[in-house]
Amino acid sequence: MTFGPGCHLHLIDGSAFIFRAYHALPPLTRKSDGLPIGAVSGFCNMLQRYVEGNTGSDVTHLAVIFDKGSHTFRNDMYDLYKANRDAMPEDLRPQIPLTRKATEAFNIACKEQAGYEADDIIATLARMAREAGGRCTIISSDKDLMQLVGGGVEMFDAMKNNLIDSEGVEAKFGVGPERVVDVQALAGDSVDNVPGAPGIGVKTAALLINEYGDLETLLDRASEIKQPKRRETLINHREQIELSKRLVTLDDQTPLDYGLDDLEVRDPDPEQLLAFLAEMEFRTLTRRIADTLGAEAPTIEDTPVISADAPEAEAVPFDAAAYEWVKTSEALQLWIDRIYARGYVAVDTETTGLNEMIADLVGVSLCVDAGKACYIPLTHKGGDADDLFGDDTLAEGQMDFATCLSMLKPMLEDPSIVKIGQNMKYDAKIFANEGIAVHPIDDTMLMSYAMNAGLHNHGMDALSDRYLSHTPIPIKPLLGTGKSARTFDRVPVEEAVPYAAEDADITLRLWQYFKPRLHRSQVTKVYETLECPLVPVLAQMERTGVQVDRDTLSRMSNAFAQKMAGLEDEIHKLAGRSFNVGSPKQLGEILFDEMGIEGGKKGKTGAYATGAEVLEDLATEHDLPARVLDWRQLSKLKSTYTDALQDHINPHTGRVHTSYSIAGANTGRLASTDPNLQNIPIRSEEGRRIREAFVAPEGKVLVALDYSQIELRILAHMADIAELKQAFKDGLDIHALTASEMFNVPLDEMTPDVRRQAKAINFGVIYGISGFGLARNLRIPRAEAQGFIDRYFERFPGIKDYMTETKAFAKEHLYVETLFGRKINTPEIAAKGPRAGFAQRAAINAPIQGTAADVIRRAMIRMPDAIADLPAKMLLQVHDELLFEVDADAADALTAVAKEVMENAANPAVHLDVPLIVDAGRGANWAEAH
DNA sequence: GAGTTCACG
DNA sequence: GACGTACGTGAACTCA
Repeated sequence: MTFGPGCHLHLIDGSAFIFRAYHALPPLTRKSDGLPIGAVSGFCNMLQRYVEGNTGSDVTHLAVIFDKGSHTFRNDMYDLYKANRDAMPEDLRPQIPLTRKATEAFNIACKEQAGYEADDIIATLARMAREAGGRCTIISSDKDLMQLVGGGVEMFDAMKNNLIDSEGVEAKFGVGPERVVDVQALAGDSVDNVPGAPGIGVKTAALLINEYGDLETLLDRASEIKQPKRRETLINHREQIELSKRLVTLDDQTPLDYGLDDLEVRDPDPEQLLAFLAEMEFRTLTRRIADTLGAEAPTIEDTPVISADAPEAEAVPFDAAAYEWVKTSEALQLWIDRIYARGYVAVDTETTGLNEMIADLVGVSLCVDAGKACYIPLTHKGGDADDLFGDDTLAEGQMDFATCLSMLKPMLEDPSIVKIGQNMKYDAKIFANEGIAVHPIDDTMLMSYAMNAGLHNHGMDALSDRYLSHTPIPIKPLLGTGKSARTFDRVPVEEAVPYAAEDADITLRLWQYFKPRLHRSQVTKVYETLECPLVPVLAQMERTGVQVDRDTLSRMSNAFAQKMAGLEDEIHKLAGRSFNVGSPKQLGEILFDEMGIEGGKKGKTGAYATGAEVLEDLATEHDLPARVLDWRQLSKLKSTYTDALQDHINPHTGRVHTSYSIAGANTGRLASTDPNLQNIPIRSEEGRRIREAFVAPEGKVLVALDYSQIELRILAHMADIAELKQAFKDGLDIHALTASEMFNVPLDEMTPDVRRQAKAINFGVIYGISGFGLARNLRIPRAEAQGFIDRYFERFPGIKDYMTETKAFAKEHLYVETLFGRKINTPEIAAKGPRAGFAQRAAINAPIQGTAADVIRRAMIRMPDAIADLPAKMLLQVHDELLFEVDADAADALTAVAKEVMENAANPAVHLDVPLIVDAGRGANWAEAH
């Protein structure tokens, strides 16, 4: 039927339905896997009620209109548009795509358009209906849609069962529909963050508009207004008011690739609808709709709840032969279509190496259904693999590189498609090299980390073995080892396809397994606020890198080599023969067997211990161990830092690019690898000079900001120690205060030595103090150390309580938690013997170290937006420190902004009873910045 | 590849 | 009563 006079179009505001449904219902979850489905259930019920209520009515055309993504042309106009909207609740997000599926299951047209709000599409369709001479009813009560009423267009509030026509609009706004935008422009809207005119509400706005006719006239004649305040407001805020009008005016010219005729009412297909409802496990609704349609209700199994830690066999077996080799753009397009139909895709990249800054993209794998995956080879080399000179011609059956990426790019960047990866930071960086910003993402490694930190590592092989009972195809045989090793682009495509596609398949299956379990483990918030958002931030920092001066390092290496050679001669003379100074075994034999020094202790492997502590004790009596200590320090500095760092300078960027592992440390800390830039020397004067090689480019400076005593502050808060909290509020020297309290020394009579001992105790407390450990650290008798600890607990009984309670919590739950809800599993807490001690101390430390890690993560996640307008880059994180590079003249501004972000990073999720204080430094290099 | 040592917070 | 012990990391080196 062609849409025209006599036709009646109904447009349902999908988002309104979803939010109503979400808030009206308790947080229901699907029984079989815990997927949240409360909003979907409510949505389906509302659709069903709507359909029942309109059977036999004059509706001829029907569509449900949804918002797509959150960025629209209005954000380009005004970046604060809808900026004060709360983030979508975490248990609602996964339900959004399901509401689309629900609409389709009801066989109702389901429409959305990137860059436009649902309201714009509604405006456009309503205009088209009006122009065609038909009627249109908008099922919504959103006041923003009231401007559309009139000329055959009406609104219907499905909840209140109440029709809104021109008179209804006038009752609400005091003006007719055609002047609604003028009133809204003046009154503004706090919900959408439309500024409007300050101090003018709907009442006043309507009064003014009715007096002057329309907004433009009003603004032109604003000077005639008698009330001085109103007059000033309108004159001073003219621009803002005009912007507001543009924001509230709906765009009824949205480009649509369909017409009204495509929205004709269709009967639902009982089979399709009931299948969907059964899949959602809506028992009542399935039965009710089956009755209405006169069909048989499918049975919904009462699936038993699967225990989270029991590996379950997946229904679909792994079949390498089923994986597809994508050779053409037609084949790829089919995959992209499939991805859009689903709303998510597992992605994996194959490259020529593990270093994302150097590695080249070789191919991409995709998977949307367990067992159905593909590999798109792009730069595999053909020819004879044994040919020493290589053959750089491309292998057969590969798509053009640029064509493939230009097809993938819109999908990878589409806000409505979730890209699932295992360690997505790696793949995101590879794609970033090709100018593709992958977003949004899910990461199975991070899901596992959020749930299982402390239980096992989170590499794909381990996860697949454990949760899918499947051992992935090993990469080793493909790449070879040693001399015969080759990069992935030299692997024949026939061999690459099963390996590469399987990785995407496994990733998708892991995602299907983990996703519902996140909710059950109560770590969705941690995953969504502390893990995922960190991925792009770290990717950016890693890609930026830090400038390191090769000459400085090289000069230091030479100096160290000379000194070491001198020391080595001396050591050999003292020993009476030459030996490998770098061999602890040989050194032990020299010291304790040949030289006959007493007190050599052998460890469990039968070797003498020659660690720094042992040598330091011997150094008071002998020269040789003292020289060895000096030699070892230089050797460490040279091999680990001045030599190795030079090899890490990227030839293209001239900078050093570390890689942060997000899921490495159980406590939530990051770990830096290849190279580790979190252990650059600072404690010794000689080592500290290595930091002089970390420099700012010409015209810029490095700014270092570090949290002062963050772990002690967190302990004071968590254990609720009034004296410590007050001391931090008063900005006192916390170690001196501890010493004063413990040893009854007034603060103004404090000696450095007493303070040093108190400092050691404070640190010990964070680590799960023991008499033995403190004794060793302070080099005092064990009994004396125990006496200190006893006195400390007497003075701060809250600390002892905290430790006891934390241990008890760990024993009961087998995990401990940070203030932000991060879980750290402590399975060893139940162990007997010495391992119990380890586990207990780790359990005491983890919430403190982990909370500090969460705090700086939050700061880092907020930082890119906070410094977006400054000529500054965040370069490195060292647990409680962030290092920035900034134009010299913007260093003050950067310091102020970054400090603010860091000091307030806990808010608003957690209110700390102690202030967080950040110290700042700057300079031409990292040594000066401290 | 395990064990030892040592750099950092 | 004896046992071993500060918490969390990564990298380089030796030696089997």
